[in-house]
Amino acid sequence: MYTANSLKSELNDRGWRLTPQREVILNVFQNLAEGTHLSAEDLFNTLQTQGDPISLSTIYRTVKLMARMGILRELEFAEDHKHYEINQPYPNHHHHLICVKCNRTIEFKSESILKVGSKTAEKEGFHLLDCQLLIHAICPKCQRSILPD
Amino acid sequence: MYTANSLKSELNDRGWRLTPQREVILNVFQNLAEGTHLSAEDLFNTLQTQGDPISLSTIYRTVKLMARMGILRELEFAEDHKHYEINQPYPNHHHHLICVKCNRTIEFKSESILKVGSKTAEKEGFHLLDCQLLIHAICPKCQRSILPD
DNA sequence: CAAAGCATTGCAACTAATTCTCAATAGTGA
DNA sequence: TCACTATTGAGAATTAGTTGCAATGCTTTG
Repeated sequence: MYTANSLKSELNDRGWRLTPQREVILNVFQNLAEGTHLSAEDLFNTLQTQGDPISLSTIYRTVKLMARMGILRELEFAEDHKHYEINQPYPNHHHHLICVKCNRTIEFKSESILKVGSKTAEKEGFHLLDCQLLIHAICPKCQRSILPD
Repeated sequence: MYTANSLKSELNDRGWRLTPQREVILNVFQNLAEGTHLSAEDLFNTLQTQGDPISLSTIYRTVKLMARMGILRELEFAEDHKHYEINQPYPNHHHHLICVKCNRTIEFKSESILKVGSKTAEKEGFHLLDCQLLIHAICPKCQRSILPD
C-alpha cells in the first residue's frame, strides 16, 4: 500500500518528483474495487468527474511510469488499448482468462504461478515488476455463436 | 504441425477458404527458428523478400484469424505492436520474461503453468487457444543504467 | 466441370491510441 | 530563497491496425 510519502521517496530516489497529478492518480487506483481496471481514457473521465482534471498526456506518461516502477500492472487484453490496475502482492495477485471474441474476462488466483515468475526473474537477475498468466480462449457463449470474427 | 490440407479442413469447416496467401503465411511461421516471432511489418518484409508479396491488410487479417484459430500466438511485449509465432504444444510451449526498458526477452518453459492454464479454461467452459506467462521486469543491464525511461 | 455465390484480396482512406514538441509551471536540493 | 531541471497541458504528429469497396478467385452444387 502506497502513501504519498512512500511514493515521494521512490520517485525522489530516482531523481523524479512527486506532483499533485501523480498523487491523485495513485489514489484513484488505490480506491478502485478489486477486479476493476482502467484505460487511460477511463482514468481521464474519472478524474474529470471527481473534479481533478488531468491532461491525457500526463495520464499516459504517469501510468507508464508507474507500471515501470511496479506500482501498476499493465494489462493487455484482446482489445486495442491497455488497461491498468494496482499491482497487488500475494494473496491478492491474480491472473486473467480472456475470450478473444467478446473480451469477457475472468480473474483467478494461483500461488504457484507467482512462484514460477519470481524464481525465473531471480534466476536471470531481473528485477521483477509483474507476472501475469494470460489465457486466451473462447467463452461458451462465443463457441456457440455462428457469427464470424 | 499444420499442412496445407489440415489448414484447409479447419478453414472449410468454418465456412472459410484456403487461399495461397494463407498458405504462404503459415509456411513462413513454420519455417521460423524457434524463439523467433514476427510483427505484421516483419512478415510483410519477409514475404516481399522471398518473392511472395502480400498486402499489409491481408497480413493483419490473416494473423488475427490464425491467432483466433489457435494456430498462432499473439505476443504483446512492452512494445507498441504485436508479434506472432507458431503456437507449439508441450514440450515446445514456452513463456516470456521481458525487460520493460530495453525489451530484451528471455524464453522459458514450464509444464505446471500450462496445466494451470488448461484447467482454468476447462473449469470455466472456455475453449483454450493459448496461455502465456508474461513476466515484466528490468534486466541487469537496465538496473545499472541511470538513464531515465 | 461450369456457373453461382460469396469469402478474400489489395488499395487507399480512415481511426484511434499513444507519443511528441515546446513553452510555461513548479518540485527539490542547496 | 534560488537555480536547476523535471513535469505539465495543449495540440500536432505518429503509426499500428481497420475498413469500404470493386475486382478476384475458392468451393460447392447441379
